Amino acid sequence: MQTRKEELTAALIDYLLEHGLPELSLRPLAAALGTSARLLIYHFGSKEGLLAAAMDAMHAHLRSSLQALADAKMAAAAKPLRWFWDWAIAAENFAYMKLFYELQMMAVRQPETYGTFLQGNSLGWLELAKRFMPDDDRDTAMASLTIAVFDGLFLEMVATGDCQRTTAALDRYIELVEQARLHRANTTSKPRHASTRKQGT
Amino acid sequence: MQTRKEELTAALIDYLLEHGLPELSLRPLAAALGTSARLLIYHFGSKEGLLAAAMDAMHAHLRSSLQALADAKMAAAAKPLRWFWDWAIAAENFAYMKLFYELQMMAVRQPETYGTFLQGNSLGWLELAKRFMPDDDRDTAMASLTIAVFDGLFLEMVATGDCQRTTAALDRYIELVEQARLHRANTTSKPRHASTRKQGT
DNA sequence: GTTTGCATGTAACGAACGTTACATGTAACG
DNA sequence: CGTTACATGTAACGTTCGTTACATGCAAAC
Repeated sequence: MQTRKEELTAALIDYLLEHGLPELSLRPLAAALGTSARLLIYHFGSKEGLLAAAMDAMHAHLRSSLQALADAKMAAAAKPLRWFWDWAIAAENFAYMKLFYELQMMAVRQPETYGTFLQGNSLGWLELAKRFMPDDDRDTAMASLTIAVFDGLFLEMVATGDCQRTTAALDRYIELVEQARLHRANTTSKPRHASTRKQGT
Repeated sequence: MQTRKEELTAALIDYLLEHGLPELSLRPLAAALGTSARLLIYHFGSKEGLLAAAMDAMHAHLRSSLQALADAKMAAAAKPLRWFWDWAIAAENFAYMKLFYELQMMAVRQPETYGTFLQGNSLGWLELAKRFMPDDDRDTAMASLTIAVFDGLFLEMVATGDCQRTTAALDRYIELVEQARLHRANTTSKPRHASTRKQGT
């Protein structure tokens, strides 16, 4: 059992959550963790191995935390987007999500460096979103829009820290979607049409 | 007249648009521009001065290009968000916008390095958005949401390059907002701010 | 013709980078 | 006790970083 490596990984995650990926350097990191660059290479093999361990731990944390949320809330029947938002901006998840988005950004310009750490494709959200959407909104355009709303607001939250304004904007979006569904139910009995729809249900 | 410095700045911009900010290094840059690191420092004073010149040029380009768009489209009467989107994903602006968003990202983690180059606050879009929104939608939540939709879809466009899907999602958002306004007009006789409405979303 | 000032080339500086070689400690196991 | 395997410290490797010192070219100004 490599308790030392696991200890280091945990501390490494904390360091990354605070300092971010692009400015990561072995010696300052080692100093902060109370060890040496030598030991980091010893335990993780290389800087890339170190990043891989950190990204794995980040993904594991996000996956399990999100799964716990899904299990807890799946039974209920309203506003999954709002739960997801509340979960994402909660203190224990926010830094992880921030780091995750940072990874996505880095992967755009330096895919050979950071693309490795993107598990699955960035569209993993798409299927997740569709799974939680009401049937009559479960088309690609609506799912893409919903994800974009989440992404845009989350990044605005990251940039400004204005939780109140971003959350209010999200609620406005939810309100818009619900109004549209009600309006649709009142005026027509058929499910909606779409502009350029690849996949609807 | 420093034609040499201006030439270098133009070439520098092209290089930055392609390679991005975080991996910028003087020697590879100089090699690509057919000059030397020595000359870059000579002309721009320092790497920071070089970045400042580039960011100034980028801001100037975005500002003038956006102003041209506004002048051309202000007279018409529909869907400024859609114009803005088409403008942003147009070939001659896309890389600039991408670089601009990249700068915003970098500034979050390293404000002392990149925050300098953020002219004005990141909420500059907010006022711009409100200016173009119909009067009865001109509240902060709606403006924040609209910007988030734009940001989220643009970054999705950057990450995936899927112009069709992201544009369809934007159209869906516009449709949602218009439906909501129609619904509001039908159910209540008075809009929130009874005012002349000249533009759509 | 000499001086002045901008532009450029060569070479190096000191620092930081990821990584490695090598020796040493320590504790379990035979 | 001796071996073995993991853990750690010291020191350096070679490279790249931004930056600088110094010399030189070259055109205009005096």
